[in-house]
Amino acid sequence: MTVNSRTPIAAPEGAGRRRASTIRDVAQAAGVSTATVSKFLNGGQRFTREVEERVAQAVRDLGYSSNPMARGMITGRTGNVGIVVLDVRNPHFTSLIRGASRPAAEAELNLLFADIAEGLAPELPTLQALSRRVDGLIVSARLSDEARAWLGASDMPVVYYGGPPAQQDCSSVGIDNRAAAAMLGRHLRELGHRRLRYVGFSGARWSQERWLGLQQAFEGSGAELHRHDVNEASADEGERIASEVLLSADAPDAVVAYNDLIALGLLGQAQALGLAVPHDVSIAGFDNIVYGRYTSPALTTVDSGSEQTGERAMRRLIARIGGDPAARSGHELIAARVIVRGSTLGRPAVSRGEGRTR
Amino acid sequence: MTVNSRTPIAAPEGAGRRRASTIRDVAQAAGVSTATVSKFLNGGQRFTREVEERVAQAVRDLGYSSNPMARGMITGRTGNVGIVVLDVRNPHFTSLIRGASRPAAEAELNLLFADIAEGLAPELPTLQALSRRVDGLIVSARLSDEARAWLGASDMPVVYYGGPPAQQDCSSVGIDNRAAAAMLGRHLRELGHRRLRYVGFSGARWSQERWLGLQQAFEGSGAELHRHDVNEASADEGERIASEVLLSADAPDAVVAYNDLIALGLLGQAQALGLAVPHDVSIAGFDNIVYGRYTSPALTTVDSGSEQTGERAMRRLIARIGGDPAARSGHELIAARVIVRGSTLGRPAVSRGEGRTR
DNA sequence: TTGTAAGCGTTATCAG
DNA sequence: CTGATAACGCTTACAA
Repeated sequence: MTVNSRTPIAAPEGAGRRRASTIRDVAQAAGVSTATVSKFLNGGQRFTREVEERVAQAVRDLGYSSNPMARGMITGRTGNVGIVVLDVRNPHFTSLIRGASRPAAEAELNLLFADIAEGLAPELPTLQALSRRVDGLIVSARLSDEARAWLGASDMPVVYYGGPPAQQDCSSVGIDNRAAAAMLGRHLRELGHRRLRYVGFSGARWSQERWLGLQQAFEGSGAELHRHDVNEASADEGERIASEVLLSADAPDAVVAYNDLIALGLLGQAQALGLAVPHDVSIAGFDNIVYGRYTSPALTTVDSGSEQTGERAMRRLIARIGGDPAARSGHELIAARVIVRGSTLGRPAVSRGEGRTR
Repeated sequence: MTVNSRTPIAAPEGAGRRRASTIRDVAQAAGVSTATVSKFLNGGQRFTREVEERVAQAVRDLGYSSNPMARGMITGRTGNVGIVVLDVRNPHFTSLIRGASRPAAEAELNLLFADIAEGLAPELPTLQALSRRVDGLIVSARLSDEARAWLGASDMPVVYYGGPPAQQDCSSVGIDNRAAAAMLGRHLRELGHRRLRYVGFSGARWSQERWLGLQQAFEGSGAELHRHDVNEASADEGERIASEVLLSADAPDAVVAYNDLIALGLLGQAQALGLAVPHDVSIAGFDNIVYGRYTSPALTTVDSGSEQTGERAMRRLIARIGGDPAARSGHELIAARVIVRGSTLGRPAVSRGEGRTR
């Protein structure tokens, strides 16, 4: 039945890898031209009932599906979108991926994933390799200047997540880190905290924003704010720095971490060091990773809308790929909110009379 | 400089998307043929110093990198490998991905990722779509029979993770679930537990294996073993079923969950219900997700070598893609080990004198 | 409504 | 050593 008229240059007939059937096989089986098959399959173009039936039948019989590479060569579309995260093991990023997955699947786009955590893969080369295989990219606004510059110069559709990348005309999705930190700061201020530590991660641009927000919340309160810094936004690092943060001469009554992973490490170690949380010290983080619910006390945090961020970013990217000019730039703000749990508690009133709403 | 001699059929000269430079541009700029450029770039073939220099220069000047789709069309390689997980948000799977990432990056393979969690994407269609875009696949041995059958019939290189898929000649990597559960069971038996509950997840084939291992460990101990089942291997489900498991008439003195997520939910809810863990009841899970360290008490679990599994699976797949016949089938066993933490504790000796090693 | 044929950017074959 | 040139499987003018 399915005989190729062209002499196949290397057709392992009986043995070996059976060649997947091509559009030509279908055309031949249906007794039509390849153009007809292609149009029937792609464009909504109609044909005589008989032709349509024969083609459909042939497609079914041969289990035909088009070769994405061949198709991509001429359409210029790969059918893939890339998503670059800074650490797959951070639940914040997995939620982001989860959020991006659904709209991608709906648009029949495949997810080409890359993790550029510490020693895993160099940022720029990874990006460059990816960009040849995707129609668009969702990347962290925390990418290096070098990487962002390169992306800006290319004409690859890109959506940044995490916040608006510094001074650049592009498309982005994320929370207002400063405002979010200020919200958390106000919560702590209302609780009566006055000796604060911020355990930042200067590897992340938002760390500075969050620090500023925190300071802002305590302006005029007479509170002391100190700052630490870890080398990696991980629980291990939170553990490592815990004693330095918690046991110093002027011990803090509240500690805010750059993210929940660090906070988790601090929380665990605080208890190991004999401190009662939140009685001796309040601890809070950022991102609202689900595991913050399972510590005791449960972790107070700021929900940064990880999953929603992923979803919005993907929708934006899809619009952008589709040529929607509105999606070319602009920041889409995701609403953050403080999630108060057991790890933060009021101090025995030090100086009252400063009722702040919320 | 870079002028095309062929009349470009649709070359948006000044405005619009600038066309990425092709091998033809390079050849022209270097004054050689495309074949020469290709051989210089791919095969280790040598040329006169002059030619090599001119080509290298042209490549640099034009920032040329080959079009993966065009290349793929003729080599038959996509340069991608697919990895299919059952839920990105489960740290077990993210560790698996992390483990697979490094060898993939080393082999310059991109990771095409798919999450087939509950309502996200239908299994078989996802697999079929993926398989046209990858050179090989790493998938869960928990895929449906239908999906596994389809994969078996295709000639796609596949490595299964999680354990050997039922009755099939294929390549796989994972722990021995029965033996691992038996190890955990022996730990609990030695602690003196005699009223056990297993919270399984019948959606996973290993759940049954683990149940059998548990039973095996308690053979002849006179212990009572009961079994529950959740609809999803998640912390939420663990919480939901907690009261049913923990508050029944003959309350258990130890509960083993199918995985750590369920265990986390059980642990949290147990405490909410006023039970002291491990004093009133011991709780243990599977997978050794990192967040089990941050609960209090910390969670006893079985390390299933998630990251190592991912790494070994990827190495196997790469070998398999490279045509290594040894990698075509066979199971690679990953060693599991019990991680004893605070959530399991000995009962006040009920019936002693059964010293079991380890 | 259908078919013909020209490419898309590579690599591989085979001459020179 | 180097260069023509024929594929790879598909879409899309352009014809019929």
